[in-house]
Amino acid sequence: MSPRTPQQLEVIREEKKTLIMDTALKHFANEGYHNTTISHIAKYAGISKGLLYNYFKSKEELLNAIINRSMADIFTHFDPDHDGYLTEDEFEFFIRTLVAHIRENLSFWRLFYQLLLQKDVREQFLRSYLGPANSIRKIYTNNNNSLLSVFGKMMQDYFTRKKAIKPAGYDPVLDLNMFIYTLEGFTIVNAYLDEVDEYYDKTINMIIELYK
Amino acid sequence: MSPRTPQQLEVIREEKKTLIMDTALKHFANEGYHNTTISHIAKYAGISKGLLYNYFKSKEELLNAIINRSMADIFTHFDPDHDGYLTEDEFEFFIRTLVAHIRENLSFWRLFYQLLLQKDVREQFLRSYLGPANSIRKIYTNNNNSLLSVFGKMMQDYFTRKKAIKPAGYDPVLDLNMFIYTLEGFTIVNAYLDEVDEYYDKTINMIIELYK
Amino acid sequence: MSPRTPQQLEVIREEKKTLIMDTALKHFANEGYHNTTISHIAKYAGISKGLLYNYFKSKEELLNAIINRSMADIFTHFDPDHDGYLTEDEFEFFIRTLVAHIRENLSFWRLFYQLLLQKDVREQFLRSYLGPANSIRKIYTNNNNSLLSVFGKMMQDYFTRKKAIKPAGYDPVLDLNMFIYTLEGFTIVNAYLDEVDEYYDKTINMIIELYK
Amino acid sequence: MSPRTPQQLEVIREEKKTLIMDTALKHFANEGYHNTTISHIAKYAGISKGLLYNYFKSKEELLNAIINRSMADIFTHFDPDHDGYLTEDEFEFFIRTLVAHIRENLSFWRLFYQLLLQKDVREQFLRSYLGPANSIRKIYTNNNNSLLSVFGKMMQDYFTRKKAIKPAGYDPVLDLNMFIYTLEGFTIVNAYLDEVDEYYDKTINMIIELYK
DNA sequence: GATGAATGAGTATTCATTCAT
DNA sequence: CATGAATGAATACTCATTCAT
Repeated sequence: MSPRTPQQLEVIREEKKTLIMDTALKHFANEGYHNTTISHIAKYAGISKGLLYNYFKSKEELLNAIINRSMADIFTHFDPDHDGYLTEDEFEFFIRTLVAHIRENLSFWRLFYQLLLQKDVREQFLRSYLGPANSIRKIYTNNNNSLLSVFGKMMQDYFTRKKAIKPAGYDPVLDLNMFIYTLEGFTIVNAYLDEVDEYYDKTINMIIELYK
Repeated sequence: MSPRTPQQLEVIREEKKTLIMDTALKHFANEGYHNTTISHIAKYAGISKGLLYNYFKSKEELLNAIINRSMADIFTHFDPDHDGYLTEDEFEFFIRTLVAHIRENLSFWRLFYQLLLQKDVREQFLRSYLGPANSIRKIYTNNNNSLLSVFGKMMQDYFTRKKAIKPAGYDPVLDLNMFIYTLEGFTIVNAYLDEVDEYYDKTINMIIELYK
Repeated sequence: MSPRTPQQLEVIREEKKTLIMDTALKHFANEGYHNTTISHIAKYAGISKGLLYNYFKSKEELLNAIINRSMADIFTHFDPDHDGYLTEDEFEFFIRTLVAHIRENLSFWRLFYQLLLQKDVREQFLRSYLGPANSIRKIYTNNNNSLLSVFGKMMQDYFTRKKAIKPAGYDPVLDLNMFIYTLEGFTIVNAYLDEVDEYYDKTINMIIELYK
Repeated sequence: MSPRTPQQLEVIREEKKTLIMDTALKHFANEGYHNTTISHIAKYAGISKGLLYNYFKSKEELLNAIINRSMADIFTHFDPDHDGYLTEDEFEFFIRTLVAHIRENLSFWRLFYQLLLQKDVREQFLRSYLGPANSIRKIYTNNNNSLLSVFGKMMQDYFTRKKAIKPAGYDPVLDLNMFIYTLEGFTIVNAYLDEVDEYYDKTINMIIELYK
C-alpha cells in the first residue's frame, strides 16, 4: 500500500468534515444547539472528541461552518444570472427553489429558524448574511439604514415594476410585505413538516399566482 | 412585632412571583432559555437564588409558569361568546386581538416561537395547548388525527361558509392555509420588531380584507 | 383572659420543646439525620422554622437535646440502688429493662445505632456517655485506658463472681464478651423489628438463662 | 504518538475505578455517605471531579458499585460447593470466612452497617441481596413471606438436623436465633475495632463451639 | 491523524440559618 | 411568642476543551 497523496488526504479531510457537520446539523436541529454535546456528535459521527477539535477549533466554529456551507449553497441557487434584474420566471424560480431547498435541507432550516429567533444571535446573523440593513432586513431587525442589498433591491424593483400593470392605488411595498409574510409563514411551517401533503403544491402555486 | 397577616404574605408572594417571572421572561426571550442562568435572573430581579427556588421548584417549572400565565391570558381574549360560531366581526376581532397581544407581550411571543421551533419541545407544547390533533395542529405537527378542537373547527367552518359567496372552484382549505401562513409570517416577523412602522396597520387591514 | 403565669409559660415552653424533639426524632430515625430538613420537622410539628430556632439554636443542638433526654432516661432506669454491686435480680432487671426501653423507644434506638456506626460521631458520643475508656467502651472503641466506669466495673465484677460457681477454666472476660455480643445483636435486630414475634420473649429468657 | 491500545485504556480505566471506589469507600465508612462530598473524594483520590463522573454517573451509582463489588466478593466465598447442604465443616468455614472478611474489609462493613440501619435504604438493600423474604430476612425486616432463600434454608436445615443429637426440648429456631444474634453482635462490634485483641480468636472459637 | 482520559469553570439546586414584621 | 420570606454557602453534576500517548 503506497502512502496516500496529498490530494487523497485532502479528500479524506473533506469527507470527515462533511460527516461531522452533517451529524452536528442533524442533532443541532432536532435537539437544539445547547442540548447537543460535542461528545454526542462525536459518538454519532463515529469519531473521537479529539478528532473533532482537529477539524473545528470550537463548538461555535462548527456551528458557523454549518451555517456558512448552507448559506453559500443558497446564494449559488438564487438570482442565477446576477444581472440585478428579476424576471417573472426568475421570481417563480426563486420561490420554487427556496421551498425545494427547504424540503431537501429540513435540518438546516430548522436550525436556521432557531438561531434567527434568538435575539442576540439574530442581529449578528443578519448582519453577516444580508449585509447592512435594507428593506428586507428592516422587516427582521427594524433598522432603517438606507443601503439596500442587491437581493432586497431586486425584490423591491420587481414589485415596483408591477405597479404599471396594476390598478391605481396599488402599493408595491404593501404587496411586497404581504408576499414576504406569506412566504415566511409557509416556509417556517413547511420546515417543520416531516412530509408534505396534497395542499403543498397547491399552496406554492397559489403564492406564485398571487404575487408573481 | 407581630407576624405579617396571611393577606400581607399573599401580596408579597404574588409580587415576587410576578417580578421573577417578568425578569425571567425578558431574559429567556432575548438570550434564550438555556443561555439564561438562574443566577442571572436572580441578579436582575434583585433577589437571591435561594428565594427564586422558594417560589419555583425548578428552572423548568418557572418556564412553565410563564407559559401558562400568558396562555391563560390569550385564551380569555379569544372567542368571546364561546358559541362555537365565528362571525365576520369576531374573525376580525380575533386578528386584531392577536396582533395587539403580540405587541404588548413581545417577550412572551419571542419565547413562544423559540420553544415552538425546537422539535422536542414542540410536540409536547402543542399537545398541551391545542388539544388533540386537528387541522391547524396538523399544519404544525403533520399528524392527521381527525378530532378537531373547537378553535380549529370554528376556523374551518368560517372558511367553509365563505364558499357560498365565492366563485366556483373556491377551495376553503387552501384559503384557510393561505390565511394561516400569512398570519403566521406576519406575527412572527411582528414579534421581532421593536417598533411598528407605517405599514403595520396597513398590513393588518390587508390581511383582514383578503381573508375576512 | 388573664395573662398566663410564668409557670404556665414554662409548661407551654416544655410542651413545645417536647413536640419538636419527638417530631425530629421520628424523622431522624426513619429518614436519617441528614435527610431530614428543618423545614420538614417544623412542618410536621405544626410550627414555623423560626420558632424552632427559638427553642434550639441549631440543628445539631436539637440532635444533642434528643440524645441527652433519652440517655438521661436510660441512666435513671438502670442500677437502681447505685451501690455499685449487681445482684442476680438486678442483672435480670437490667436486661429486661433494656429490651423494654428499646421497644418503647424504637425511634431513639434506631437513631442511636445510626450515630454509633458513624466513626467520627462515635468517638465523641462514647466519650460523652460512657466516660473515659473502660472495658465495655474498649469493645466499642479499642482504647485500653484502664479507668473503668462504674457501670462497666459492675458488670465485670458480676461475671468475675460467677467464677466461684462455674467449672474450672471458666473465663469471666470471655463470658462477658459473649454476653455483650449476644445482647448487642439482639438489641440491634430488635430495634428494627416493627413488631415482636413469638420468639421475642423466649430469646430474652434464654439470654438471661445463659448469662445470669 | 499513536493512541493507547484498547488494552491500555482498559487497564487505566480499571485502575482509576478501583482508586475512586477505594477512596470513596474509606470516606463513606468513616464520615458517612452524606457527609462525604464528591469534591472530597476527588481530592483524596488525586483526580478532578469531572473524571469521577467519567466513571460513575452519580454519587449513588458510585455507592452501588462499591456495594456490588463487595457483595460479589462475599458471595464467591460462602457455600463453596453450592449443594445446598451445610456440613459441620462448612458451618465453621462460614463463620471463619465471615469474620476474616470483615477484618480485611473494615471500611466496607462499616458502610454496610450504616446503610442497613437506615430504615429507607434497608428494605431495598435486603431485597436486592437476600432475595425475597425468608426466615433470616424476617429477623431484619419482620416480613413473614414464606419463600426461603437457599442460604437461609440451609442454615435452618443445619439447626433442624441438630435436633437429633440434642436433648428433648431443643428448639432449633431459638438456637438459630441465638446464634444469629451472637454472630451479629460480634461482627458489628468487630467491624468497629481497629485492631483485634487477645479475646478475638477465643470468642470466635467459643461461638463455633456453642453453635456448630 | 486519532484517541479518550483528564480538567475545571460553570450551573441548577438544597437547606440551615437569619431577620423584619 | 411566632411567622415565613430571604439569604448564601455548599453540593452534585455537566460539558467544552486540552493533551499525553
